Amino acid sequence: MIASAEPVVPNAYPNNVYAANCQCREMLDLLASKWAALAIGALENGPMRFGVVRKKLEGISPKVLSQTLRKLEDHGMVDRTVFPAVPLHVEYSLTPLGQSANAPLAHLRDWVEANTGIT
Amino acid sequence: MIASAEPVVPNAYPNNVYAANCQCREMLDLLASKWAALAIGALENGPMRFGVVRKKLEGISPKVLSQTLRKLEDHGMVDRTVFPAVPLHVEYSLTPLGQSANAPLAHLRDWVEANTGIT
DNA sequence: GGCCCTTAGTATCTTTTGGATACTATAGAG
DNA sequence: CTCTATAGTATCCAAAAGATACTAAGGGCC
Repeated sequence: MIASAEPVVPNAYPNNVYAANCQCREMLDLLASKWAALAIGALENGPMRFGVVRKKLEGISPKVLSQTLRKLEDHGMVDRTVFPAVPLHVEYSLTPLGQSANAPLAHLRDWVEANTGIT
Repeated sequence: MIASAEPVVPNAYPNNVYAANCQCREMLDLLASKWAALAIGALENGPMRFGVVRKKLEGISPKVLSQTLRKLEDHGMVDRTVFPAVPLHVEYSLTPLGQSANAPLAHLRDWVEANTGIT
């Protein structure tokens, strides 16, 4: 039996959300936000146009929705597809990563719906 | 067979996170935030003092931690216990509701750690 | 007595984000 | 030439986050 200096499987997840300088803090900040959690949920059943997302996420302003979707796109959660027609047609959809992220977010949304106002 | 005018089980969860005027929006806003998700996670293994939580949540300022814990307390997620000693000793712990909320938040924290920087 | 130590915050100021609302580009229909 | 629709942007104000300094309370030390 030979002992290796380095572990064979060094560390499954080197990321630690509690560490200040961890890259994953940015990811947590992205997903742990009201509008991101709702926007990803809105797209869970397929592509949706900007205006339809806006109506589903009652109360969101166009500026904030635009910023939210762009940040999600920048982090690879959402795809943006432009159909050059008039009036302009733009569809947003979840990437595989976004669909994966939707799982824990769906749990959170469900928990909130199930546990609000049950005094 | 008699048809009832009202359904026997009207609606398991009348809450809808997408609705602007739903009470649960406030709950979502509370939990879907970086510091709340981390603060609840910090307490998942038992009571912890202010200073210890502050060290665990690397980079949080005392003002923001204080605000975060107070909001969680106001919403019944966290209990605050003062031990009148010198120097002052204050312990924070999860309520049963807070422990319940920790489940979906733990999924989210785990997802973030597992899916950041895996390119 | 005067000074330092610790804990758990608060006070203050600056920067960033969120939110409300008005406005723009595009082109086809009437 | 105006009206409509879509997908945003521009602008301005309010709210929240963040950095840092400061405070209260009492016991130990010299």
